Amino acid sequence: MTSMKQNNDIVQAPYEEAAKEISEAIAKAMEKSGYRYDASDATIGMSKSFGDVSSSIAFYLAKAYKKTPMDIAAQVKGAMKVPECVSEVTTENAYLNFHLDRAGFSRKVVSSALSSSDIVSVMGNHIKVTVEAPSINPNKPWHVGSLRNAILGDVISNLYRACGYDVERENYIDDLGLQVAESLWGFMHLGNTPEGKFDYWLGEQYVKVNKAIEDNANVKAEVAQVLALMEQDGTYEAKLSRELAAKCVAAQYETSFSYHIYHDLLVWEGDIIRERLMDKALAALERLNVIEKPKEGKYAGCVVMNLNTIKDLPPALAGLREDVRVLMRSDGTPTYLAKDIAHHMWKLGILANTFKYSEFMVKRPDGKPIYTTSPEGAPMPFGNSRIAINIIGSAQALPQMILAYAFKMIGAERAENSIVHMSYGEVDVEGGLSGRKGTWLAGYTADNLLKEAISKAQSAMGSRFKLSTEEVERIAKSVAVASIKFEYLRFSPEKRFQFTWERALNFEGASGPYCQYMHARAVRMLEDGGFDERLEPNADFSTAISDYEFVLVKQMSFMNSIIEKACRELRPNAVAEYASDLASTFSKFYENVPVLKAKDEKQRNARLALTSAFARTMARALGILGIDALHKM
RNA sequence: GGGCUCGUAGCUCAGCUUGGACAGAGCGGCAACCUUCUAAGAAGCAAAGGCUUCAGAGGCAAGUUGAUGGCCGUGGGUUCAAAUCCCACCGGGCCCGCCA
Repeated sequence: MTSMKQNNDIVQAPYEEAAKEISEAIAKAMEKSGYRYDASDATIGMSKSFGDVSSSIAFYLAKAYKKTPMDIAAQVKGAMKVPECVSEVTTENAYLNFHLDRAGFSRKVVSSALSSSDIVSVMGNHIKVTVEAPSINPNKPWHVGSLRNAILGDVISNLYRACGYDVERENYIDDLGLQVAESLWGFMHLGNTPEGKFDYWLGEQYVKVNKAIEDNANVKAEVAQVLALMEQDGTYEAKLSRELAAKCVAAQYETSFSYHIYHDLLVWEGDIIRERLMDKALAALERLNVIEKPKEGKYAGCVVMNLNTIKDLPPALAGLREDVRVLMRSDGTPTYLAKDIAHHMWKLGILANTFKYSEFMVKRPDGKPIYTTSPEGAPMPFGNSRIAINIIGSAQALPQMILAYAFKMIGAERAENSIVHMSYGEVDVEGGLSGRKGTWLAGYTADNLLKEAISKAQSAMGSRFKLSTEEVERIAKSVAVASIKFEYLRFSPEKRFQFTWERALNFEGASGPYCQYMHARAVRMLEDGGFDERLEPNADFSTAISDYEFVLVKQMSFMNSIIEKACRELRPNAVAEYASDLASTFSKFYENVPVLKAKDEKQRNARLALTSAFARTMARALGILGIDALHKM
C-alpha cells in the first residue's frame, strides 16, 4: 500500500495543514528579512482571542539582532507572502496573528469530518501493538477498581487503532496464581456446587478460604500443595484449575461485554509453562549472558539477574535494597518476573510463536471469536508485536521498570524501548477494595455499578418519548455505560480516583450522556432538516460563518491533533475533555444561530453541513471512548 | 536508605512533555427569570372585582442567564516572558520478597 493511498483513507487534518502553511510562510518571510530561522515551529499555536493562529517568533530574535520585538514583527509581516488559508495578518504586541480564511477553512474542516474513515492519522504506519488489559485474576468478578484497567485498555487500543497502528487486544490470564489455588482449595473442600454467576460464586469461595486460612494454619499448607500440583502438567489439580478459571473468565466476559469491551486473545500462564516458554527464555538469556546461577550465598541454587550489569541504570533501580532479581527459585519454580519475561519475549517475537490457539468458549457480541492459547488447537499469527503496552496500576511501576530494563539487557533491536508501562492510579473506595476480604460483596462490582446506572438512566428518561420498551432499555444501557466510562476517563490516568456512587452516576455537566445528548440533538436536526450528506462538499460557507460557527469549525479541526496527542502520551482524558468541550461548543452554536430556520437556503445548507460535521466528529470521539453515539435519547 | 507519583477556585479536575498575551472546565454556592405564603398588607392604577410596584419568609424535578470565586504547595534559579524548565524543601499516596 502506498502512502498516498493511505492518506486518502484517513481523516484529513485541516488545522495541522494550516499551521504548517503558516509556519512555512513565516520561515520564508524571516529569511527574506535577513533573520536566521530556527525552530519557529514551536512558536506557533492556536490563539483564543487574537486571530486564530499566533506566532511569538519576534521575541526570540529581539536580543540577538538588538531590535525591539515589535519592529521585527512588523518587518516580518511586511515581508510575508500571506498563505492561501489566511485572510489577514495582524500584529499586536509583537505577536503575529493570523486570521484564517473562514469560508475556505470551514469547507475543508467539514469535508474532512465527513470522511468515512475512522483512522485519523498515519502515525502508526501499521506497526503492530499488543495492548494487555485488564488481566484480572480468574477467581472473582470485576469490581469498580478493575474496571478502570479494562476501560483504559479499551480506549488505549481504540486510540492506537485510530492512529494507524495494528492493535492486538490481549487479556492475560494468571491461572496458576496463589489466588486461583486458594479458590481451587475452596472448591475441593468447601463446596463444589456453584450457584448464580460463576465469578461471584468463585469469589465468595475465595473469601471463605481466606477466613479458613486465618482460622486454621493447616489450610495454608494445603493450599501450597494445591498450588504445586496445579503447576504440574497433567494433574487433576491442573485440569480442574484451568476449568474453573475458564468458567470464571467466561463469566467475567459477561461483564466485559455489557461494557462493550472486547479482546482478541487470551494468553494463559498455564500455556506459557506448558509450552516451555520459560525454558526457552532462560536459554536465550543465558546465551546473552544476562543471568547468573550462584553456587553459594543467599541465592545459592537460584537463577538470578543482576541489575547492576545494566548500563545507565536509572536512579529508581540503582537504589534498590537488592541488586539481584530471582528468576528461578532454588526449588526450580519460576518467579513472576521470569514468566513475565517469557511472556514478553513471545509478545515481541523474540521467542518463536509456538502456542496453539483455539476459540474461547464465549463469543463476542460482534460475532468475532475470542481466541485463546490452548493445549489443543492450531498455530495462528498472534504476538510478534513491535510494541507491548501494559495497562497496569502504578503500584507495579517498579516490576514493570525491571521488566523493561531486562529487555534492555537483552539488547535486541526489537526489545529496546518496546515495553511501555501505562501506569494508572488506583481506584479508592470508601473502606478499601480487597478481593481477599471480599469488599466487592458490598456492591462494588462492575455489574452492580452498571445495574445502578441503568436504573438511573431509565428513570431519568421517564416517558418523554414514545419508545418501545426494548428501545428504552437499549438507550438506558448506552447512557449508563457512557456515564460510567466518561467518569473513569475524565481524569489523568496517573491520578488516583475516589470512587463515589454520586459521581459515577453523573449525567450532567461534563459527562458522557451530555455528549451523547448533543450528538442525538444534531442527528435529529439533520433528520428534520432533510439534510443529505452527499450534497455537503458543495455547501457554500461564504455567508454563514459568524463567530459561533467558526468556533465550532476550529474546535472540530483540532480533533486529529487531540487524538494523536492522546495516543502518544497515553492520555485518554484528553479525548474525553475534547468531546465534552465540543458538545458545549455545539450547544452554544445551535442556541445562537438558527439552523433549520436560517434566513436563506444557502445559509441553511451550510449550517446543516456544520451540524452534520459535528455529529460525525462527535461520533468519532465517542467511538474512541467506547461510548455509543446515540440517535435518540 | 532509595525511588516513583500527586499538590491549580469551596469540591472534582484540565492545562505542564513543546514557556507566550487576562490560568480553563464541571459541580456547589450566590443573584435573576418562575412560583407559594404572610394577604382581606401598603402604595398606585382601574368604566374595576382585577392589575402593577414594594417588604418579609419560603418552594422548585429541572431549566436558562449572569456575576463571583485562584499568592497555580513553599522558597530560590534560568528567561524579554514560568502553572509550565532547573534546584531545594513541605505535605498526601505508592513501591523496593526465592508473594503474585
